Amino acid sequence: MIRPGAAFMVANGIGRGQNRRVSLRCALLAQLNVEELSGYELTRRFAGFPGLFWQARSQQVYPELARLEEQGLLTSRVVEQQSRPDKRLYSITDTGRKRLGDWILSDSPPSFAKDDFLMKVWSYGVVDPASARRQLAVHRTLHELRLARFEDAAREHAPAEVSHLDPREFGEQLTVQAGIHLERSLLAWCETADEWLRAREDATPPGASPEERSA
Amino acid sequence: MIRPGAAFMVANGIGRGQNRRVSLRCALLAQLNVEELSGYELTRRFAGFPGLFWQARSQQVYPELARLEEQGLLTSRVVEQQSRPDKRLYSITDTGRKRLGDWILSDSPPSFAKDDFLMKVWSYGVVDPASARRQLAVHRTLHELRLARFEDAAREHAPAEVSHLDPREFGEQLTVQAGIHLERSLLAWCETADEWLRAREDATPPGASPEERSA
DNA sequence: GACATCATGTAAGCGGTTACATGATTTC
DNA sequence: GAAATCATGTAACCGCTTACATGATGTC
Repeated sequence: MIRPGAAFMVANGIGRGQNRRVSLRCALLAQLNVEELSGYELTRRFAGFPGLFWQARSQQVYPELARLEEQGLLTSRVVEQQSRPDKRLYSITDTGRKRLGDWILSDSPPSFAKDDFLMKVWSYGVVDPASARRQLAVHRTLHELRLARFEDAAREHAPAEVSHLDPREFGEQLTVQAGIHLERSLLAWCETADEWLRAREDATPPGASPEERSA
Repeated sequence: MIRPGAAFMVANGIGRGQNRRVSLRCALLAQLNVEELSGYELTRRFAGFPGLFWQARSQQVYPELARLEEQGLLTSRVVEQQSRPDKRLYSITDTGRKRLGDWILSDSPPSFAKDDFLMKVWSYGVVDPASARRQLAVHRTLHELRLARFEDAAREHAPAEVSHLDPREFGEQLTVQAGIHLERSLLAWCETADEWLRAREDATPPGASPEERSA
């Protein structure tokens, strides 16, 4: 029996089918497609590289690498080191490369559906404007930091020569550009938001309660 | 014993402590702070309202509402309807309003850490540029649709009068503005990405393999 | 000796998705 | 009578986080 109902859920692109473990798996394959890496190094990149729009901690990375090897998408070898603990380097197999290629060109609706901070902003009408402005200022500096990191990563690449970048840097620079666009737009929004709050601050008597009730 | 190690994880703002069930809970409180609503209506809004930067399905909403009532942050009453099934309307309590106020002004580092599509773009150097451009075109139309919905929601609100908006609309319009800024920046990025790919297309022999290996 | 980096995990629990279930009413 | 909306859930599972564990090597 086919179940009816709730067509509005389907109509608006909700982040459905986003995962199914696919994305982490492919984020790992994508990086190992370029070079041989250890779980530790992959974790480090997830944590620190701007332009890598995914993240995972070591507790997730190591088991996933093992699973990918078991499935034949990766192979690994142990490298013995002096002055450091030994490590296991993973590299992609032909099967893995095939899987990666399929994934890259598969459908993927845009994300950005959930945002803690913007959910708070949604209630900025019912809190003290001055407090909101203070929170907004902190938020802006965090975005400024992010923008600076993206711009650092973009430096030394004249846009005229992008077609001659090697495969790895080409994609990386594209995502860095996305980061720059995003951060700049959010900083611009911070400006207008601050203006709106300032106007509201002026319109509200200074002694008003920090928690106004809804009209 | 204090555990050392991995300071780089802490240095770069990783989406830690983002949840702890707090955000869904407060997204519900925020909406019930404005008006009395049913679980069904809340679910509908999560699915369809631009400017509401959170989402949850009915399966998550109903149990969470029950939990919030149990904790005294909400109360509910059953409304009998003819021509429709009865429904339960929830409203916020003073305790709930207090909790909400605390949450709104609490810290929240920016999100946007994971993105399926941009993770694919990261590998755009190793796939056929023409295929990538096709995927990008689809992606762009989705963002155009989103932008249109945000702009619809923003219409009829002259920016000059924002300070006189009622509390609910003030916050909502702020988030709608954020959506507009975001979507426009992503559309602008799509333009440059398409240019980069076109340049790469011209630089690559047309008969090249759809899956180039990394140099 | 305290702390940091390098390197690799296990176990429990939470937030969220997928699949499934129920039933009344309205519209074509 | 088929399909859609309105209305409210339960059960299983997955992805991810939190907490914890281990141990070698290098640095102040």
